[in-house]
Amino acid sequence: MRYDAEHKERTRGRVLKEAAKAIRAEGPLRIGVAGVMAKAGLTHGGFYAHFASKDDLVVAAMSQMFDEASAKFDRLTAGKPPAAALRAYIDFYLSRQHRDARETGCPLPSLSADLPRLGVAARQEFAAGVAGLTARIGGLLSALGRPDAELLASSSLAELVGALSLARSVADPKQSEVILKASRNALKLRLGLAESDPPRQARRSIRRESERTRPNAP
Amino acid sequence: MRYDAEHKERTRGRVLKEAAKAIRAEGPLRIGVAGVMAKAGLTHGGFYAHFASKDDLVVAAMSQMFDEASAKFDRLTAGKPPAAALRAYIDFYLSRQHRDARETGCPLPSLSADLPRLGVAARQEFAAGVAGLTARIGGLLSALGRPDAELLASSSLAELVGALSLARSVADPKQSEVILKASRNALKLRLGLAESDPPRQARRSIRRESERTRPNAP
DNA sequence: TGTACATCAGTGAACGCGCGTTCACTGATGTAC
DNA sequence: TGTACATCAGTGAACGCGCGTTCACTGATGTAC
Repeated sequence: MRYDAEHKERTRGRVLKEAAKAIRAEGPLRIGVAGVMAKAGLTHGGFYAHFASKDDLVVAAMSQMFDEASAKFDRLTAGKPPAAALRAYIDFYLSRQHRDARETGCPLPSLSADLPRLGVAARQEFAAGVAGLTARIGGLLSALGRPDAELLASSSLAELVGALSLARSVADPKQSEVILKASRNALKLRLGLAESDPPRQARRSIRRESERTRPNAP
Repeated sequence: MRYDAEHKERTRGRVLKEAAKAIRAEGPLRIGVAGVMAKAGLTHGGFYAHFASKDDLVVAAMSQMFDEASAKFDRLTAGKPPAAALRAYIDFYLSRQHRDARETGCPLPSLSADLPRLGVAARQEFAAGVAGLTARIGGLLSALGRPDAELLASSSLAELVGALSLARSVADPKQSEVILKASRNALKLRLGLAESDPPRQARRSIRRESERTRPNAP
């Protein structure tokens, strides 16, 4: 090897990371090989030393995105009692920040519309991602003692994904906020996490208290 | 006028209808002017007698789709008491048929991922469509006496859209069915429409009975 | 230690294709006389 | 009623651009002696 053993691997990783961002921001159809390579500091010709085709890149990048999404979930929920963990994830998922950060956000809303038209490999990768997130949410729900945890998790994930998609698509910022807030409230309510979004200035203390008094909190 | 007065208008309508189908099936990026015109029985050159650009077509086709979606809603719910109407819409929306009929289905799941990247005009059209459907669902919910009808409608629409998107994207048919069923059940439950999906052979009689005994039924 | 050689990640020009858009033209049909 | 003319929806060739992919080449670096 002319370069050290990990050199090519590191380059591939850089390309994948840029692709994962670009695909979420622009969609798998709108991104270009040349653009992604340029972002990784390379020229387009070298692309085929790392990937067999653009489709191959998309599939590999999806795996990358779901790894990031899982890591995000774990970071947000680690060390929290299940109710607080779920609340944290819902608040993150349906936040203005997440809505406006397509590049680094959850891959599900970004990809769901284009995926039915992509290949089987991409859809399997996606299916694994959906299953993974559902299981994570389901785990927290059964820790809360919900017997219907798995189905409720699927339903909750659907609402998260749908609400974020709609909030991102709508032209009017007010309408977008309403969509996010409606689903934040509805989800917390139906998962037994809170009565509703508390008023802004009271939020912090109420949350602290509800965590202290919640039965499953340690 | 060399052709009768409505001739051009009818042609435009035909193109729009084909565009509305193609866009939902393939996405606004994947469709081509030539393909749509061919489906309408024309050659691509004539396109610019009807539309200023491809983007213009997409916006106009979106309006067409939402008209179709509203008509569908009205057809499914007309003459039914609110609970039965909502149940009918949920069952339609989260059915295998709807999942597999992207061409003629609801535009929200098909377009949500691509829309943030389209122009303002398209997003305003979309926003109007979202508001329209939310209002229709909200109307039924407040007829059921829910004080939080509008917010609950937004939340429900989010779950419908998200569940259909995920069910369409996933590779495994079993997993897809589970996603649809989980949200059908969860939605009916939280909207107070039924306990859960009844077993197949009992469904018809149970539904009849629950309609008879439901307070808002005539 | 120093020099010649081999390797291969990355370069950049080129190809071919599809697609949005333009435009000169056609020919079916309504109108004027 | 019949004929010449005017209109304009629709045709189809052509253009230009972007993009995925190919390929001959480069040059930095590790290895052999």
